[in-house]
Formats: sequence, C-alpha cells, structure tokens
Amino acid sequence: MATMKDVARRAGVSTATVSRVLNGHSAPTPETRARVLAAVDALEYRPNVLARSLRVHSTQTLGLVISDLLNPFFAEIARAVEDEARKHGYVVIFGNADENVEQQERYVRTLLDRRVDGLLVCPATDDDGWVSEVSARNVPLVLLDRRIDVGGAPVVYADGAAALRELAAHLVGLGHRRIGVISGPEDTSTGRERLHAFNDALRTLGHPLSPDLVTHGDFRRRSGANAASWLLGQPEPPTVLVAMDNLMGLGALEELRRLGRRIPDEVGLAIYDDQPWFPLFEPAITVVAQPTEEMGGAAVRSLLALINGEQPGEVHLDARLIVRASCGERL
Amino acid sequence: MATMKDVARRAGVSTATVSRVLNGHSAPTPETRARVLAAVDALEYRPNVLARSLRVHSTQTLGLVISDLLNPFFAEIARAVEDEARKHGYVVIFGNADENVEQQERYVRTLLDRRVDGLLVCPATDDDGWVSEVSARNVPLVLLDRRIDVGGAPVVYADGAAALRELAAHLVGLGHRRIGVISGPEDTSTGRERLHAFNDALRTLGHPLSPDLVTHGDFRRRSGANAASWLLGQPEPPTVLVAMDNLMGLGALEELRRLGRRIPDEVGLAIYDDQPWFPLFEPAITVVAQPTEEMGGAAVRSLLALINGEQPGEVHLDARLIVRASCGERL
DNA sequence: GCCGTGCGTGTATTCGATTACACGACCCGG
DNA sequence: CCGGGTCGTGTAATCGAATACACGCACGGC
Repeated sequence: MATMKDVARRAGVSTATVSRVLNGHSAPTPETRARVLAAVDALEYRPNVLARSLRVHSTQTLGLVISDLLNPFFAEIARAVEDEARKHGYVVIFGNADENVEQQERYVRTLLDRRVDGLLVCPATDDDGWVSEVSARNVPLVLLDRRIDVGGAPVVYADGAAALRELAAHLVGLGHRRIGVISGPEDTSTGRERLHAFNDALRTLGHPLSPDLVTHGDFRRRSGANAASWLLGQPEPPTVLVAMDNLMGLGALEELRRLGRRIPDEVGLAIYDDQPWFPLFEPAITVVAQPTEEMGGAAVRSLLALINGEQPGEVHLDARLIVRASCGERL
Repeated sequence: MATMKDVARRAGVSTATVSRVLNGHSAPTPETRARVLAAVDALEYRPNVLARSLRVHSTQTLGLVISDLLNPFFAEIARAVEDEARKHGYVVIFGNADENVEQQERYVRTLLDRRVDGLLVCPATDDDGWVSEVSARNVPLVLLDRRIDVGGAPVVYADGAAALRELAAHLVGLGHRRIGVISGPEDTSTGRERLHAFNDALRTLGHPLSPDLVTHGDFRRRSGANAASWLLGQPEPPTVLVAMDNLMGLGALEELRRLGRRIPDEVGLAIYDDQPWFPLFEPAITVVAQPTEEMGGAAVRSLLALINGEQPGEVHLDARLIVRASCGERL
C-alpha cells in the first residue's frame, strides 16, 4: 500500500503538503493541488485510518451494544443505527450482549479499547457497573430502549403508557376481566414500566391486575411459552394474555398452538412490539408498536450531538396500539 | 488515559519492558513483572489498540457486508458471525448493503480503509467490481451464501438441491401439477441455483415447471406479494406457490391473506428459509431450512484460516426440507 | 532600496505502541 | 583472572498520518 510519503515523493512535495491537499486545509496552490491529486490516484493511495485516528484522537466509529440481535426488535434498531451513522460518515461496531451482564461489560470495554467516538447501549439489566468505566474515559454515552439511573447519559426510548392505556380499555371493553401478563424481567426498566403502566391503566378502569396472573419472563421465546403454560394452568385461567415483548409473545403463541387453544375465542393474545408477520397470524395479532426506526435514528443523532459537545435532551417517542383481531371481536 | 510511558515511569522501567510484560514476551524478571503489573492497575492502564494496530499491521477486526439486516436470515448470519469471531478474539464491523451494488462497494472500501484483517461478504449480485480492490490490498476474503465467480475466494453456502428434490417429490405426491415459483433475482447465484435445482427435480419427476408460472422477485417482501398476485391472476393459476426466500414468502402469504385464499385448500405455499414463526401460521408453513448458524460459524473459521495463511476449501452445508401443513395433507 | 506582510511549503515533532539491536551484569570454565 | 556466553533491560527506530513552527519568496509602501 502506498503511503503518504510515496505520494509526496511522486508529486515532488512534502507530506505536509499532501496532507493539506487531502484535508482541504489552508491553501495549496492549484498546481500543487493538481500534482498531488494526480499522484494520489496514480498510486491509488488510500489514507491509513489507524494512523490518522491515532494522531487526531477520533475514529469516526460508534459502538453499539445490544442485548440480542436475534430479537427482531433489536435487529431493526441495529439497522436504523447503522443507517443513520453512515449518513454522518460514521461506521458502527457492534456487540451482542445476549441479555447477559458480563458479556455486556466485556463488550463495553472492548469497544472503548477500540476508541469508539461514542457508545450506544441497550442495557441488559439495571446493573450499571460498566458505566463508570465509560465515564472515566469520558466517552459520550447514549442509552437506548432501556433506561438505568445514571447521571448524564441521555436516554432514547419509546413510551408505551398511552398505548397500554388504550390496550387496557380495549380489553376491558371486550369483556376481558382476567388478564394474564407475561412481563419482562423486574431488573429492566422496560420490564417494570410496561407492567406498571398497564396495571395503572387497568386500575383506573376499575379492573386492576390480579397478582397471581402476572408472570415474569426474560425477553426470550422459551420464557414466553413457559409463562403461558403456567398461566393457563391456573385454577381460574386468564381469558387473554398480554406479552410485553415480541419474542415472549411468540413463545406464548407457540404454547397456545401446542395446547390447541383457539384464539381469541378461548384465549386472547396481545403483544408488545409489532413485527411484519404478526398481521398474518390467524387471527391477526393486536399489538403495541414501537417506532424502532425513529429510535435508532434519534439515538445516533443524540450521540453525535454529545460528541459535538452539545447537550441533547432525553428523547421519548410514543408507542401506539394497533388493534387487530387476536383479543376478540373488533369494535 | 494513562499511556505505556506513564506505566513505565511509575514502575521505574522502560516502555520496552512494559511491552514485554504485557505481551508475555522474552522473560522479564518476576519482580519486574510484578512492579509493572502493579503500575498497570494502579493507573488503570489500557493499551491503545490503534497504536498497536498501526505498528503490528493487524487490527483483530473482521468486516461483514450483508445485503439486508432486516432479513432475518441475514440477521441470524450476522449474529453467528459475531459470536464465532468473538470466540477467537476478533471484533466485527458490519455494513448493510441494502441489496444495492453501489452501497456494497462503498462499504467494502470503507472496511478496507479500516484495515480489517479479513472480509466476509454476502454479495448482493453477481457484480464483482469490488473484488479487485480487495485482492489488490490482499485482504483475505470469504464469500457467504451467494457465490460469484472469482478466483481464490472460498465460498460458504448451503446447498438446497437435495431438499428441493424432496420438496418437488412432496408436492407432486400431493397431486400438485401447476406449481408457481417466486424465484430470486437472476443475477444472484442463489436466485438461479434454487430455481434450477427445483426445476431439474421436477423434470426428473416428469412434471417440469411451466415457464409462465416462474416469476422473479428481489428477495424483498413487496416483490413476493406482487409475484403472488400476478401468479394467481393467471388464466390457469398454480395450485401451490414456492417462494425462494423468507421475505418473499412472507409477502406471498400476505397476498394470499389479502385475497382471502384458503391455504392449503385453495393454494399451497412453501418457503425457502425457515423462521421461528413459520410453524405458527395456520397452517404451519412447509419450508426448506438452511443451517444459518453453521454457515456463519464456518465462514468465520474459513476466514481465520485464510488469515493464518492456510488454504481452506469451499464449505457447503445442506439445507433440509421440513414438511408441515401448508402444501396439503401431511403424508 | 529596504523592510514588513502574507502566503505557500518544508522540517520536525507527535500520537502510543512494538521490536531490532546494543549494552552491562553476572556466571563459569580454562 | 580473563574471555565468552546468557540474560534482563534500555535506546532508538518505526508504523503513517497531522500539524506547530519556521523559512523563503514575492509584493507593496515608503
């Protein structure tokens, strides 16, 4: 690979001049500029990004740590993040934490070691041990989807309260009284908040959740199936299941199919997160849809703002209810 | 951030010694070693990966260019790649080509500029303009999923011929004679090969595809829906649809639902690629499943072999038929 | 004709590591 | 008691770029 020195020699100038031409700095003469550019493409010169980064303390790289790339929700986020980053000339390195705190911590460290200019994290749990390391090296940090209490880091998330209120009204309106919930882990903000928001809404309607019909999964498919199985095995089983994440919802659906329960006649089902295939199930699944693309984009923009020394605020977008047929007759 | 010089000063040794301790080289005295290590964690020293990479000409980073992260098939690949890479101490940078040749080319260049140690590409099309650049910088390259004719680059892919033969037999056995195919683009190897393998199998059975029932999509959902719509609008419409990719299959299903056609009584459906939710549709979808996880893992191993100067062969794994209920009565 | 101004360019240092080579201490055999 | 080998450590060059600073030259004003 040709280096800058080769280009300089061929153009009969110094490396400083080459650098200036390439970076559009000060003002080399038009002729010099032309000579340099000619040498550049004669030699097919490409700058060494590592050397540059070492010198200027910036890598034009963002780090993204997500909990699970197989979760379509996070895949969409990753895709949106990559897309927005590219638009701004950044590249993204990503790591899968696998809903696992230690792996998440390892990844954060790896990405910091790679000198990313900023870090985007969808925290696996409330654990915040890794945050101190990030702030110690003062690398800009933006939290995505799940929030943890940590000073300064802006959060981008989707607020499901309104949508869950609508969902509660929808279910109650259809006559459902025993509502089974498959919630996320209690040590994640999304796990807690969705449950609380939903319960608050139901309480307001005069039909609070029965504590024995609330289960906690781990945002994975298996846990959804297990929870559904347990709920339906109760002495007074629920008439509708609400899964607080798309994978757990899938698991619940799987279990309903396995048990041969007719939806929605025997049991209804609603899922938090929409997916392209949810309308294609029989019956089409009623969901709370999150604006994933906007979330990813907004997170990147917040992060870039931080990198530029600005002080972006918390972004919160709204999730919305999409009523389909899986909880009973459409109104 | 503490640098190696700081550590050296604090430990009362030279940077060379620090480096030797950290890399387990030659043999510093146990006492020196201890002093250095003490200094390292007193200062919370972390090596600067950029400086190291610049010096040793290796970044411990792999580049992955995929066509579409929103395609669950590629998401699984990405996940498997990242997983295997991590096990070997590599990090992966990825780029979404969006089934778009130019963006793919830009990404290849970007990743090369980042000095990845090796490149994994799922080519968007047969276009191979970008390959020359890779070989010019002799960066190890492994092709994943789709093959293109290019000397030297090992290919990792799933061979669907056997599974498609079984599928053909299954369909013919169920009495299907007019079989509609939603194939991939003709300028991708997977697009061509799956169609040919399937047609060969049918021909052998004495029921070759009717050319007017073969359509080509672009591996995206919309094209699957359009193709299904077109096929069903033919004067003599097919009795079963075979979509050669999971997204086009989803599109076809969408269209079938929209038109209100009962599956499999009115039209059957089979899809290439399995997904966790395919068994949950009513009826459960018959599929050809690819071993995505193995593909991703194998690709990384081939790439690492190349990086180590070995000469890995072509890896081809087998896809397999999973008969469910969407083409008619299960045998 | 002299000197300040400004502009284009080159020289040399720096970023933070790795490593070839040299050097001094120590030990041992003749 | 001295020469040669071993072993641990330090010195300095290197990777490939960016950039502070200095230098030289042309030009203009007096």
